[in-house]
Amino acid sequence: MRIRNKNFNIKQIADSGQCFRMNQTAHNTHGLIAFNRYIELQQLEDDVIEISCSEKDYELIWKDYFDLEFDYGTIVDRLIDGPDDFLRKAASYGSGIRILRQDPFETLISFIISQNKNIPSIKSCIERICEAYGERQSDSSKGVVYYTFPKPEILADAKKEDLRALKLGYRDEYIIGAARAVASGKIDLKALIACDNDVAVKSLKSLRGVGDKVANCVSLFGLHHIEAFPIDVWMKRVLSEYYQDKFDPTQYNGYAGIIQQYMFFYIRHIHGASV
DNA sequence: CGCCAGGATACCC
DNA sequence: GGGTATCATGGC
Repeated sequence: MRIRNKNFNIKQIADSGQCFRMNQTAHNTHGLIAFNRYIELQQLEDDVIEISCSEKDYELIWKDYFDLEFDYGTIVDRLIDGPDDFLRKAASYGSGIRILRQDPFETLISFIISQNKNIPSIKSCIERICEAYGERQSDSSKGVVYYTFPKPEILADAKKEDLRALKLGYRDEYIIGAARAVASGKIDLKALIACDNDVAVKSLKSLRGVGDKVANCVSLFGLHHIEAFPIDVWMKRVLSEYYQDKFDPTQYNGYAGIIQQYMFFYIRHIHGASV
């Protein structure tokens, strides 16, 4: 079905580092695996996107997943007209980015894997985990075979050596521990959606292998706490080179995470980082 | 060979 | 509290 919406750029979202299973399949077209489904998205115009899904699935899943009822335009316009030189350029460059509402467990495991890795490497690790522990699906109409992201109970029973064989490195026991905490109910990710960001971050950091940065990514991309402000090596670069380490995220009260995504996307572009 | 990647942890002072 | 070595892996 065809969607018309502003500030909705598929390629920018796919390359924004918040999701790892959204990849270009053809000109102006990306495939996405999420919530046990596979869809393709084609950017027909700046504000027209063709999504290969039913109207029901759009209303039930994808409208929410892509945060399509939130007004990003006002934020972008305000930044472009604002006094912050770096953010003026960053918001202009990444004006089609939206903060996704991804599955919390998939986001947690994905960002545990992400530590000390580059994005292509994170993607291949996640695909290997899905092939080994997810469910095989085939979409005959699109001629695609894909694997769902494994459920917590499955990863909770994974063996350390088996994960190590998937080239996850020392993160193997972090993944098993986090999966067990979720499967047993020791940590309730859905409940954290309703909590404040700082409560969610603190709770996530109780897991081994989850520090400040990963917790903020999970809070932002998996729990949709848009005030979360993850600081990775790229963001450190921005904050020191352009703000002399004096940037105050609370000045963007409640939506610093969106500001962070414009910064992250733009600094990587400046340095010619690969997706 | 060395350095880096959407880092976290243990251990030092 | 702040600094640092170490962790496993791939790409350049």
